[in-house]
Amino acid sequence: MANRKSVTLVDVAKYAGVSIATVSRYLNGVRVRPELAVKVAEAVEKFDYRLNPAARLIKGQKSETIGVILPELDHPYFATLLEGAAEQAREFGQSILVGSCHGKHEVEEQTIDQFAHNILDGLIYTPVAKSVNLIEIEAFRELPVVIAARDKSVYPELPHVYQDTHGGGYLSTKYLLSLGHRKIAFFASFWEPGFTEMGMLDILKTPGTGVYSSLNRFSGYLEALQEFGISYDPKLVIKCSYGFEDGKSAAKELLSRMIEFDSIVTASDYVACGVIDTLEAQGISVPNDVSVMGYGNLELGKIIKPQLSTIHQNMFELGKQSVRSLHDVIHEKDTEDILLDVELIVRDSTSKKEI
Amino acid sequence: MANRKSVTLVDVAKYAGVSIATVSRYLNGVRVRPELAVKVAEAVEKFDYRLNPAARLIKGQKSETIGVILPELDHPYFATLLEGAAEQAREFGQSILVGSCHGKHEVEEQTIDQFAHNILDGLIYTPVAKSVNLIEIEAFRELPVVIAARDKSVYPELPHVYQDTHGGGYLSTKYLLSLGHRKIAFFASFWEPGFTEMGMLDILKTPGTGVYSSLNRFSGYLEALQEFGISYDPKLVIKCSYGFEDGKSAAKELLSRMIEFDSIVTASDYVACGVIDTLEAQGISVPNDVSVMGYGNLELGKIIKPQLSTIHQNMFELGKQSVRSLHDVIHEKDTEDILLDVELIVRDSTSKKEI
DNA sequence: CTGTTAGCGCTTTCAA
DNA sequence: TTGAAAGCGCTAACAG
Repeated sequence: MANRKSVTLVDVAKYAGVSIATVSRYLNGVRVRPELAVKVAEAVEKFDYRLNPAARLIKGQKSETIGVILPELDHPYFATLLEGAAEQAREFGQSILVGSCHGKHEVEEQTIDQFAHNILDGLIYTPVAKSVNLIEIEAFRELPVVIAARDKSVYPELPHVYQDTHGGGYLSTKYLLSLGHRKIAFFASFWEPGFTEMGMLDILKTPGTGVYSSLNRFSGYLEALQEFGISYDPKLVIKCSYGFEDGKSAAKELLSRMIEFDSIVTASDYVACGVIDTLEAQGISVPNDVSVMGYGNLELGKIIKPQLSTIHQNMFELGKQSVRSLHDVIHEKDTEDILLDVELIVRDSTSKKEI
Repeated sequence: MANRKSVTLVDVAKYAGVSIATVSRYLNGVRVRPELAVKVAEAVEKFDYRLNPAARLIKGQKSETIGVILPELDHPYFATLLEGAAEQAREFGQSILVGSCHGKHEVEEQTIDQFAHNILDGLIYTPVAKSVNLIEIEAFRELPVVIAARDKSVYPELPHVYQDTHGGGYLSTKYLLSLGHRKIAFFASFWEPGFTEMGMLDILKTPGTGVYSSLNRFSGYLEALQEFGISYDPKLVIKCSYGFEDGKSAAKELLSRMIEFDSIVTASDYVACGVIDTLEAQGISVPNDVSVMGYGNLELGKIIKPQLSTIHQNMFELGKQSVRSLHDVIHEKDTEDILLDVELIVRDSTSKKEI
């Protein structure tokens, strides 16, 4: 009733026959004499009154709004992360201001800058991968921030919530090994021009090389290999980004090297699909001739034939947990980094090695 | 420099040797004498000063923030819509407060209520499908709202930005017809217990039946059939939701009816995948024996075999356009409903009927 | 064009 | 407990 826009503490107080301070207290959960509380409650009800958030903020209250900045919103990983974050935020009574960087580093800076204008209680931030030149975020000094889905090589001073990518690489490889495979190709996304094959192992030992989760995956691959006493062969490593087409061309590249391989560890289910597509087109059967591991456990993997063996990352949980961690930081509780386990999913793109 | 939290207009004004009004004007793009402007600019720079958004809001300024409420964030359709919205919002200098209903009607009400607490310039709202009981949103009276991705059967008084679902059904069916198919099954999601087969046609003529985009798709199907002088056979219509498994079971249901069919119009690419899966498992080849149309043109459709013929809906553009329309409403320009065209994508899940 | 000043709606002392 | 009143940081009306 009445035009909400003009309803203010004064109106409510007047109607209830108390002071505005009392109404304010009542609405903020401060003890008020029961008789008054009843009257205030009535008045509030009658006007359908709500505190003006802007006016509260000016007094330094919390906004109950957090920012979430993601590289893209329409990639299944981040969409699921966001959905998880939204669920937890809702449970906390918080709203989410969302920002996408559209995969571009330029936009990232702009988005963060724009967010600095907003009144946020905190920020969840997933930098665009490959952020060799990290953004100097001044907002980070004043705002509680947690880094999501990126390892400690970026913004190591901030709390992180991330997946065990090393474990993912390890699990994939070890599983393939346990199936009897020995010539396991690895599709990596980190192979920059400056990286020689020889240098790769050294790079691994250098922390802070950038947001290369693929690097962790690679170290997991190496660890598993080592465990089985298999020596690492650079020829088996192919540079490959994360898409379907990337998988196709990387598979072609591998084929063109004319070396023996019995299985492939990829960095994404899309890549695995591309690989399978190319392999089968060459008359190479998956998994009979070559086993292929996906990564990420997308819906897609259950739909294509063969169904993908893959590594499940619980991005939904990661989103929820990020909001929880941020909540802790905001409320000045101790926050520890959280490393979420990944899980091996066995389906049909992998099989025992035929001898 | 300096603790930002405490920097205020007064500080800047003092440093620049002008009044706070001048600083305010300068920052708001109101003309200021050049000499002063320079000094103010310096001071602003020095303090890295920014207007306190909360304080502005209290004076009734725009928040440059819009809300976007979607049924889910991790469905490709909505994720892409959101990404489009985010891009346009960024261009407008607006931020997006995002809300997910997690596909549940209960959450929807809660989310909207929560949003009413926030200071938004406007709201883009995609009700959960099947909202037979539409939410009475009081915020709608005060807030500029545009409905996205839903037809005029819901909230007809508000501006809409939506896809031509009727056209999608029409295009799919007509294409199949042009290929020589005559027994075209239709997988519909709108078949509620109350709907008898006889009643369906009547339902079509009753506007405002609910958010059943599938109903529009069905009317497109009927129109195409009519154009070719084919009579509609209720036996060919199967109730089916939007997922992969739904497609599988609907296909089984169709098979169990023991009637002849040469092609299928589905409501989603996931469904088409499920259908193909089931059909092929029964030794029915797609497209040789049966042609299958997907809907939505998801990435998935390019990956599976056979690649899906489908209908492309530009959800990204829909998202962008929604923000534009909302922008118009906010700035009190006339806003017309916008119906976005869909496009027929021909790939490999359909083919000429063998005679 | 500039400065002074009165609020915006709320929270929070401070006295009572 | 409660109410009166002093701001919070900003915008805008007003007078110069």
